[in-house]
Amino acid sequence: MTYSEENYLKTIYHLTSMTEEAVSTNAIAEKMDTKASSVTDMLKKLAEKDLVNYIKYQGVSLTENGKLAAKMIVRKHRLWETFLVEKLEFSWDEVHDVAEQLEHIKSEKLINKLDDFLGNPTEDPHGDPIPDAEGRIIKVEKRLLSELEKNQSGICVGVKDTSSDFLKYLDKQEIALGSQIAIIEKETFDNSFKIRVGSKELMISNKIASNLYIQ
Amino acid sequence: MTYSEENYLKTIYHLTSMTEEAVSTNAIAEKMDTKASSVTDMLKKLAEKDLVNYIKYQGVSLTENGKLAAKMIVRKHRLWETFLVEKLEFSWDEVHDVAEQLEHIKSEKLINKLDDFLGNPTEDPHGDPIPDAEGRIIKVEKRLLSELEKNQSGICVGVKDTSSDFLKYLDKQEIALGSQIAIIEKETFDNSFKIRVGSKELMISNKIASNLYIQ
DNA sequence: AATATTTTTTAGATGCGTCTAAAATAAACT
DNA sequence: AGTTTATTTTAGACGCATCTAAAAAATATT
Repeated sequence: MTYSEENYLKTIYHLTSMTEEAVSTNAIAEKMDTKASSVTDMLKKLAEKDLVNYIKYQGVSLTENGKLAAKMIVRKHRLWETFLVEKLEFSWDEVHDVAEQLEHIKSEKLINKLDDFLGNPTEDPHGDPIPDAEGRIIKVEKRLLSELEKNQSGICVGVKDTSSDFLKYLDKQEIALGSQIAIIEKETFDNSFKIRVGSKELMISNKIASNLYIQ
Repeated sequence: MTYSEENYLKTIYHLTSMTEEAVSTNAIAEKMDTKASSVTDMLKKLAEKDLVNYIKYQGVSLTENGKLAAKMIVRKHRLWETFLVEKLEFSWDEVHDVAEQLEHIKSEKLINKLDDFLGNPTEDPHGDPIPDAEGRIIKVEKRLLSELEKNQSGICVGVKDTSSDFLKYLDKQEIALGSQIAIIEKETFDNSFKIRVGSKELMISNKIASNLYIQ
């Protein structure tokens, strides 16, 4: 499988993982910052290899083969991210670009040895689940902080948005995985929140609250 | 720099590192298992970027830019090999192919952090020197085992051939970096040797002796 | 339902790296 | 020196992944 095929597969996996529905050519093009025509070309190729179910004008979804292949790429990506943070002292906002490259290294032995070296982690530094060598994922039930009501609280277990900007913001506010977060006030006007993180209180917008997973 | 450009640069570096002379198109083609015409195309491209000195029909050598770039690739390759052996329990005959991929990962931070993580090693698992972040190489004076005379001895500090076959042979004979090796007898007929490794005696061909570095 | 708009696909072109076949140059040999 | 042989380069093609522009199909609008 080429580098490019892998990237398409991964994108389709992420776009379909929430909805379960077929995803549109345009959605893929937008996500990958490419043109719809390029996407169409690739979809034909992937369909040929039985990695996607593709019907002209009807969007695309992953076959079982495709799903497994995509999971293996996600597995690699998240294991490498874990390695970068845990062993090489990268911060969680710096790992994405490097992991994007590392995820394409082809060696089953490498990734399984890395998995062992890291102690077979089940989640990456952003709280996302790491598929095991068979593609199994341990699902943890988690909610968005924005779904909590006043006086409810929980522990931050993940982030939805993993952009560098967002992660840097969290670092600045000293919000990390494992942080205890309590809703002090919910502002009905703009749906912003007053929260307590550890011993500090702060205001966060609804957008922030909608990108933090709580357990 | 593309994946392919990096591979050419690395090959030219290795071919010129011994001789200091310009290297021929054919030599590169043979080493890379490709066609001379492909090499010519690439040499033009590399010359355009001031990475090689290339004169039609006269062979090619690295510019200072090219030499530094090549060293950085070699640095990455050897650091990754060290990582695989020291941290992920790969054996020294398994690391090459994976390191060939890993050496193309683009991130200065990654490679420098990896260097630190490994304790800034100066040599890889085959005894080859690892250039530092500025391209400096610590040269260790070493000789081929085949240059020793009867009753001389030394410590194995590296291998010239790093093929899987050769390394597996060494494992089988329990010859490793650090092994004490003494010449018991030199056979003038075929230039083979009777040697002692640790407490064991064995016969080795001249080809074997010509691929072991001793200090 | 007919038309306008949006989405998607096709057709054809480009850059990269590769190849084969043929031409040009260099080296080796009478 | 002239000829043969080997090496190297050029010319032209192909596969991959991408693009633009235009055509086709689906969706939305009136």
